[in-house]
Amino acid sequence: MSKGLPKRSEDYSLWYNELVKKADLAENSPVRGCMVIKPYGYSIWEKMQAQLDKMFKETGHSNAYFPLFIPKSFLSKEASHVEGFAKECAVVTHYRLKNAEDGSGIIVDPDAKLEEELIVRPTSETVIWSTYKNWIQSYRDLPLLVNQWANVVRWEMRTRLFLRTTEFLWQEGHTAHATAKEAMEETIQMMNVYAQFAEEYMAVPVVKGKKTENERFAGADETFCIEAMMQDGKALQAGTSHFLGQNFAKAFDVKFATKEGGLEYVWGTSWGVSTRLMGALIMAHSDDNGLVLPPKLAPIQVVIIPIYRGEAELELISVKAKEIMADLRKVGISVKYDDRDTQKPGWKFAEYELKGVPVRIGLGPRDLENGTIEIARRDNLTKETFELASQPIATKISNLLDQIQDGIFKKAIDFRASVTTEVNSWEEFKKVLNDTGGFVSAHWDGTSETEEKIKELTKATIRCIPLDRKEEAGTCVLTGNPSSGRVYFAKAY
RNA sequence: CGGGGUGUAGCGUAGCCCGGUAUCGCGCCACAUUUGGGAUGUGGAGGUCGUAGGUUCGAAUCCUGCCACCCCGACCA
Repeated sequence: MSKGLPKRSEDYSLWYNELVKKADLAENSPVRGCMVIKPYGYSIWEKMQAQLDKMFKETGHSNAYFPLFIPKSFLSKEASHVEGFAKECAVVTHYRLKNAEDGSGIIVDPDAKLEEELIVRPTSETVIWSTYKNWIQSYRDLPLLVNQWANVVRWEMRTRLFLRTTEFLWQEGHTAHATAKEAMEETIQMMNVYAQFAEEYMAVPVVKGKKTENERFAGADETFCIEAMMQDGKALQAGTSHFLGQNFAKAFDVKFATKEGGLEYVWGTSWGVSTRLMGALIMAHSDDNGLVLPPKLAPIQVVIIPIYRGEAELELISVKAKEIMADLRKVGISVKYDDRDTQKPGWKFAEYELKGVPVRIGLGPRDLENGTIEIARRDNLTKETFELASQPIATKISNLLDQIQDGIFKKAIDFRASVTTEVNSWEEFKKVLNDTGGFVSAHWDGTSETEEKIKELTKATIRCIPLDRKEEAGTCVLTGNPSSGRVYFAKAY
């Protein structure tokens, strides 16, 4: 049993916070709302980055880097964009400090005021589109497919490790196209890339859908998203992909000469996922013993723990352990051999459970004698004694890692199914939200007023209009007005 | 930013009402015995009691401001 980790059933958010800290993923920093991502947590993020980056490149995108600062005037060029972000911007007003005359310390030098304030980017559409103006003249320059890995700052009121921090890490793709059709295809393609990543790598099932007007990105014509379900029945927006129409092209005057000799505004998209995915990963799978990581993203996939008395025994075990380690590494499995003499085996078992290492191998004198090892799975906490002669260890472990990856994905799907409910009346709607939470699939009359009203009454928002929804005549769960299909409501992070 | 709560060693805490510089556990260091699910014993180190003022002979304790964190709202990836 893990020492001091609260139970999910008792206090879910406390459990989450403690888990993030105890598993060495991240901690609060001296800077308000900003976290320190610790090496173990960062190594998971790096694995996510590596895979996403690969997928972006496979779909034709290249990485670039744009400035951290955005001149204030840029931000105001797209009206709804500035409206959406104005309330959460960090602003640089000065460029120099000096010693206070009265010796009280360092102060901002009032003489070093910037002519134009700089905004610490909350997102980069504006700097990027001002740059694209110079990069795009002709249809030959299109499509322009760029991604950037960066940090951004949004001055949020309440922050939570990974889920909502003042500064966060993300990637933002910004593309420009000759036609609306092509831009829309790009928007949907990237949503699909995100969904594939979430399901195949994070083992987190997601609903692909379209945002309602209320929930749309500031400056977008359409926002597509992937929505995940957490173990406490709350939804988490895990990634968004925006069809920007010609909004930013118009705001920054980005036109291109068409093949036919005309001059047109380009069509844009932007899409992003952030360190929030870490939050999704943690909350989707972990249990009261700690983190449960999908093998495909686990920095350490297998840990080998020797059980021994005395130096001589350790040496014998180490020979075998290193053999196994070499076999596993040969097939690309990441293995750690923890032969530290400073902790006892039981301590290590608990530690690696807390950190979510998918497979643990125990190796002791008894095993040496019998030609066996003990294999323990993190996901379901079962153990088996494996005979080394029965099949190659690398085969055994790679199959097991695959099984675990599939297993936790299926478990997450089953869980989501168990908290996804179709409702047909307002009473039912309220009851389900209160009792089980989760996704509530219901008819909605399509108006923002109704959406706002429901949010006011229940705190649930429309997470998305699922792309795969079936056309079905019905009546709005609140107003009784006609509806042509169901949408997903949920309380959300 | 509104309402509520909490800040005492790396972590978790007692003491606060009723002022006299601090309790216990975990962790840490040393040594010994231990090692198949978070070992045990003995000894030891570690604190400007969140911070800045005020009251007082004397403040962790009383008063005021500020800061941070947690919970509930509003806002959001």
